[in-house]
Amino acid sequence: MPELPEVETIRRDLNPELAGRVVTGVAIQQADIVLPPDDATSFGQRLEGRRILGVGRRAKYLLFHLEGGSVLQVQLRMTGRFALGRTEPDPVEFRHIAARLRLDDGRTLFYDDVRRLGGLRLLESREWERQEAGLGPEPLEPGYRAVDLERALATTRAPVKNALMDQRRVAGVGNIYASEALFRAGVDPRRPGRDLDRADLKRLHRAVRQVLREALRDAGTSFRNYRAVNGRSGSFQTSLRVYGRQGEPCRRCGSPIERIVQAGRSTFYCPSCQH
DNA sequence: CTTGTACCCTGACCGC
DNA sequence: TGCGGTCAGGGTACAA
Repeated sequence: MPELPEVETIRRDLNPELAGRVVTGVAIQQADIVLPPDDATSFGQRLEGRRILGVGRRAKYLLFHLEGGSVLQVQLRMTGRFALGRTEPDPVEFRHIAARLRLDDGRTLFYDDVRRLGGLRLLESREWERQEAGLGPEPLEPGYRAVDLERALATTRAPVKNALMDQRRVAGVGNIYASEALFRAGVDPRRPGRDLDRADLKRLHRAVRQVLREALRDAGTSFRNYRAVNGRSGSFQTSLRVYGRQGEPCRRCGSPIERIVQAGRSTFYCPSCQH
C-alpha cells in the first residue's frame, strides 16, 4: 500500500511513541505474517522483553531498532497498517488484526493486514546490513544527485517506469510516484532506461525528489485503505496529475490521460506531454 | 547477468 | 442478490 512518503509518515508517527518502550508481550493471530527466520512462537520468544530504541525507515521498510542491535523489520506491502492505543481499535475499521505487541506503558501496537502480503521479520544487525546493501540510494537524502539516477538507469533496457520501481536502483518509489514523477519530467514511461539523455535524467531526478517531498509534506496519498497511524489520512491525492486519472483531461494540455499495463501494474501518462 | 511473469491474499466494484 | 471478472501505494521466486 504505501510508498516512501507514506512509510516515512508512519515512521514519524510511531517513533516518538515507541522510542524507549519495552515489548512486554507478543500475540500473533495470523502466523503467516511472521517472516523467516522465525515462526510465530520463536518470534514472540525473541521479541518479548526487548526495548525499542527508535523507529527508522529504509526504502519502504520500517525498522524498529532494538536494544542489543537487532532490528524488527516491517514490510507493509499493500495493506499493512498500524494502530496504537490502550484499547482495541475500531473493530469495523480494523477487521484483520494479525499481531499485537503489548508495551510497558500499557498500550498495544496493533498490526492489521487484510491481504497478509506484508509481515514482520526479526533480524540480527548483520543480516539486516546484508539485505540493506542490495537497496538503492534514498532519493530524498541531500547527497542524492542526478548522476546517481543516471548510473542506475544508464545500462538497462527495461522501461524507465519499471526501472524506477526497482528498489535496487532507487529506494522507495512505487507505482503511484513512478507515474507522477515521469509526468512531471515529461518522460514517456515506456522508454528504455538507457535511452534517456542527460537532460531527461536531470528532469527526472528533480521530479522524483519533488514529488516525494511534496507527498511527504502532505503526509502521503490517502484513498482506498491507506491511513497513517490511528486513522490520520494524507492529502496528496488532490495533487496527483496522472495516477488514477485514465480518460480525464491532462491538467497541462487537456489530452485524455492514458492507462497502460507494464510489468503487470497500471501506468498512467499523458501521451502528448511525455516523450 | 537481465528481464518478464506468476504468485501470494482478500475485498471492493462493475456489468450482467 | 448473486456471480464472474478485474483491479489494488509490493516484493520475491523462478523461467527464459
